[in-house]
Amino acid sequence: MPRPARRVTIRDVAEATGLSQAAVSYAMRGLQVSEETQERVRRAAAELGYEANPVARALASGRTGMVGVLWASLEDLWQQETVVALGAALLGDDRFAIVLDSGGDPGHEERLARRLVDQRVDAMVLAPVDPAAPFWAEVAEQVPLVVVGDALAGARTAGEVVFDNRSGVTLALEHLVALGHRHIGVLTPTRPSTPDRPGDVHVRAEAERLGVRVTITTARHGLDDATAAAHDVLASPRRPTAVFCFSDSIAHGAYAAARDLGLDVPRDLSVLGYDARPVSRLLSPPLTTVDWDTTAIVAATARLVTAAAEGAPRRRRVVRRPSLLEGGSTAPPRRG
Amino acid sequence: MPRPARRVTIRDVAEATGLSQAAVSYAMRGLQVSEETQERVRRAAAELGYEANPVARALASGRTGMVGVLWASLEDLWQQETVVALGAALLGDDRFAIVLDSGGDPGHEERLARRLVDQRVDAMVLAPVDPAAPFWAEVAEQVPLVVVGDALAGARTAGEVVFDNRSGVTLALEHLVALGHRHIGVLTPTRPSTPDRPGDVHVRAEAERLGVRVTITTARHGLDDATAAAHDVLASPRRPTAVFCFSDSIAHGAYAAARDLGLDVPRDLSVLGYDARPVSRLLSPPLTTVDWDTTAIVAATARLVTAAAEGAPRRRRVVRRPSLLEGGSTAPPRRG
DNA sequence: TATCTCTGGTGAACGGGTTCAGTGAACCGC
DNA sequence: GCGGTTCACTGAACCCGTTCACCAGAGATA
Repeated sequence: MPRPARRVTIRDVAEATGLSQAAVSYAMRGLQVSEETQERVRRAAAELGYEANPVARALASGRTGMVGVLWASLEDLWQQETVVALGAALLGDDRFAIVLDSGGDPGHEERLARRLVDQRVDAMVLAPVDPAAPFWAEVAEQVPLVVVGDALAGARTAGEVVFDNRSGVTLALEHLVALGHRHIGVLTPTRPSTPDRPGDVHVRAEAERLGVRVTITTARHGLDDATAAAHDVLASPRRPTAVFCFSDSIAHGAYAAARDLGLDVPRDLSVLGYDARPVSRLLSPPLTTVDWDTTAIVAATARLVTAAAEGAPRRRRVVRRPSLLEGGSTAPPRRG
Repeated sequence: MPRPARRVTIRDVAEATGLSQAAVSYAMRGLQVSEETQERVRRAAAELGYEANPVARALASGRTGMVGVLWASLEDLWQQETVVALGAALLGDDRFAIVLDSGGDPGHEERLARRLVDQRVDAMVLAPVDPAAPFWAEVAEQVPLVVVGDALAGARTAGEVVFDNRSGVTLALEHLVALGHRHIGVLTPTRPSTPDRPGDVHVRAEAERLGVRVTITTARHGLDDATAAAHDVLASPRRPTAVFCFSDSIAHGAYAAARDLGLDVPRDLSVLGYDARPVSRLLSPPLTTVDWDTTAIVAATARLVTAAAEGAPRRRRVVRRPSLLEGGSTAPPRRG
């Protein structure tokens, strides 16, 4: 197909202006040379249609202008929204994002992280499946890391946007306990095979503190998978009176399962979500969910990652707290 | 922060094996040199931890391995899903995607398209706001283009995945007309200021053919915006008895507006969506919507764009047809 | 034996910027 | 009038692969 004619290079501009390549390079970036030379160069560049080749620039300067974004699972509507917003914010800082997701698989997560390192991204943003994995330390030595969600266990990061999941879990469980629930199903993307992942830890600790029984089940965010997982929980002979879902996407699955089983929400089953999605307000009843200020989180993340990519020395940490957005999907359990 | 020690380069491997750089370069790609030399080089590379620098490779070879993905609006849930799936599919072909969205703004669309060209992507995939814009011809000369949705007007593309929007519109309008609707509101992201955009054309043509009145209103995909647009339509004194929304996301806004105004769906208002989203099945009533085989569309697109990026000569065209997924959000209009 | 064709490999020229060390001129103070 | 700065700019090395032109030696052919 295309493969067009030769492109205009910096040599062409140098020749056209009678300056050295170096002078043109500096002028294009507003460095070193005098104002009038800058102006002269810019005019010539515009006339010739010159635009620096980002590949050559990356090779010479060692900075690609790319940021890697590695999320746990883009099946989740909230994660989808954040990567989209983050990509837009980074573009505003003249950076392109490479967005990847590990589909909740820690092994894949490692492969992808290393691949981004190989790709020479200037920085990486992570909402990792497994913040405790040992390879993060190694990755962090090669590229500045900004973490969103739970902090990494053993790696020196360039920035952290911690949403306080402990607070989120507390908020959720206290709400359900206050309504009178004593057995709560928890549907979470965290795999129970590695019990030390943060989400689980918070849940177990809070459940113990509050003196309630929890049954933790793994669920993926996709609607069909989440529905199946919820079916498993609700089909149990000693069914919990409430389910706390670690994403609104999973909560959607709980709604679907409840409908399939003829259970009324919230009369027969309370459902609680996480990461309020707009569409969850349209369900009947609207979903009660744990809400974060997504806009602020994305903005803070973009700031940190831009700083990190530019090699900012100091490490920044931002903590966000959640609030409970009441819908109508939770109620006291039925006597029975 | 990081900035690690010098990386292993091809020179190091050449030195370690006693071969020339060229031989190593060939060997790493399985070209030219003998089997045993390839093996020797690979072993040395693995030992030293050598991995070719993609930036240098891109500069030398002229191919970056990047694909630009430029979508009309990632506020839309369907578009979100497709970019995520497309990114994953491209990764399987060893390519990274740079995903951008123009937010429905044709001017922005042009800027972003040119920026991707400057970035030296090997190919671009588009679901454009304005397929008739003249700059596409120019862009198509610089980089192979694959179009998803409606075909470009005046540009030579390397591939097309056409969903037959004409069929989709026909399906939708015929369904509503068969139920007895004679005045249909249409909520579409296409801006009415440029009446010649494909979506509009289909709608007007079909409406005329079927002898029904349509009122076309612009709506964005975001829930709040879509709700506001639907309010405008439904607040009108001569309110349509049905609304056809050009995305499920917009249809969600119609549900919200109907609820705000105390209108029952489908008794007082029929709502029809587009691009079936799983979550739409959870609404009450489940949304009736025009369904595409998204998986097949994404797979076909990935194939075409990979071929295009590799400079495949022949132009491929894939056409997809929609089907109607009945939910329960449409019914005959009330006598009145 | 002389010539030709492969095979497997080498050397060096790219690709297109950035950046560092250095240079000539103008300007400074005394 | 002279050493010391500063300013504006130059030359060349460098980033790290890819690829093209070329070559030595082995084996085939005449």
